[in-house]
Amino acid sequence: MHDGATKPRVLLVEDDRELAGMLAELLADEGYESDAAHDGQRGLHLGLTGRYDVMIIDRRLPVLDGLELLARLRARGVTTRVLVLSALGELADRVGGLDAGADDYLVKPFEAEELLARLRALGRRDLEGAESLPVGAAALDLQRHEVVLPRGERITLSGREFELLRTLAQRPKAIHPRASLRTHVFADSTGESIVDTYVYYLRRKLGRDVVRTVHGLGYQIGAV
Amino acid sequence: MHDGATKPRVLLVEDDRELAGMLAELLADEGYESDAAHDGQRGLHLGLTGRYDVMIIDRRLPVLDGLELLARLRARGVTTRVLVLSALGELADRVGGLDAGADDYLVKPFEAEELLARLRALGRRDLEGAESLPVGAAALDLQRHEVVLPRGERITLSGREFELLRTLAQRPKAIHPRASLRTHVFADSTGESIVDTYVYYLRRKLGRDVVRTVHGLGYQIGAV
DNA sequence: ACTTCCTCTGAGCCTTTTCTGAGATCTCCG
DNA sequence: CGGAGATCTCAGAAAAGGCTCAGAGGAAGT
Repeated sequence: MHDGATKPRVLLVEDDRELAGMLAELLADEGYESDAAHDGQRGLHLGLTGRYDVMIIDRRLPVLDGLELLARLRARGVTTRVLVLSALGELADRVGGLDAGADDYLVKPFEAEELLARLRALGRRDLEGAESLPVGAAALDLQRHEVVLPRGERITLSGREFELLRTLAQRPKAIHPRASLRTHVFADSTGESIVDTYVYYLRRKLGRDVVRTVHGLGYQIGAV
Repeated sequence: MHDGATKPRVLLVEDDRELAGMLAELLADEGYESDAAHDGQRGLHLGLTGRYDVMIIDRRLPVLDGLELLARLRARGVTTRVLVLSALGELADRVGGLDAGADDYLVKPFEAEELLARLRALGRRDLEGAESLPVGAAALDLQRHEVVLPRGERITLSGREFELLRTLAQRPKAIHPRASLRTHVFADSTGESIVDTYVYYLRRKLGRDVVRTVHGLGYQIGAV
């Protein structure tokens, strides 16, 4: 997700406009770039199509409840870290929220500082300014858009090739469905086979084994 | 890390022996395997040499303070998720703990259920949702549609093969009638013998013993 | 304007999966 | 033991999914 060059991106789903506005301001001050949704439906759409480093989701939302939204995102393969905000602070609520797939659960009213600290904790792995990602035996240089082979040889990738490989490398061993790669790396209007073509380009440059096809499911790197 | 076939491993660093004992018991009941350390020095040693899926570290520790322990682990490249436990619950303490590298911060006294839920949330991040169902001595990886044999070998299943095995694995030891499998896994219009064929495919890939035939009734896995 | 590289499309070919059906084999029970 | 019905095995056709690549159009540099 976050590559160190751009601001970390946050999706904020909160129906209380006043609170949402305050949070957006707070996030902006801290150097985040945020998109806001005021109901679950809109949150789902943004969550599925946008690229975010972390999401803040209010539990009580119009149209589509926060936990339901979370469940749908998870069901569609979205693994972005999610912090759930809620006025419901009972033990069962907290446990239920976490088990629904939230990575953290913060009860309202909360202190801005704690929210920010928890966001930092959630984003840390991605934000940690990693300069390169492992890709099998090779490494992907995030600054130079190059793959460094074990022997030291460098292969330059084009923009799309790089975005695709980075997306795959961000979650090695995970299976990335074509549809998800297509919306994350390419424009929505592109043809169905664009991902295939770029996988083909990567394989031609880097060798057939870098990207594994999982028939009917998607692509994967770093498999055992 | 944790591969789904074995128990997740937890390092518990807590000087209060009574609490440590209770937690160890709680963790064992939940299916974790835990090592315990009662001071920071010992925790550092275990943390550096052992392989853990998650660590629980008390903030106030003899010999080496919890946050100092955490800092040293991080400095040595240990990226394991850490949950910090602390009696210090002030905002500044929580923020300080999280910013010291903790992935979560839970204030004492806490409820066992919440600790467990937060542990699950932490574990989930690295598991990348590597949920699996037991299939005899092997496991069915629900994300990758693969069967993981005890020795670690992975066998990929086609879509129908996977659906059939998952249906069987969802209720091990139950006898699944052909008709029910046929309607659950295949289209209604398929021929009568489609289930037999796919059972045959599974046996060919995984060995004759994975699926047992109960003559006249149906199929069954996980029998004694 | 020319060159070069990048992006995207789409068509044809190849591979895997799904399903059918038919013969071989097994199991149960009279 | 023998036969009816159940189950197993497997080859091959059809469909779905994936791969390869040539070429058109566009962007960026010279």
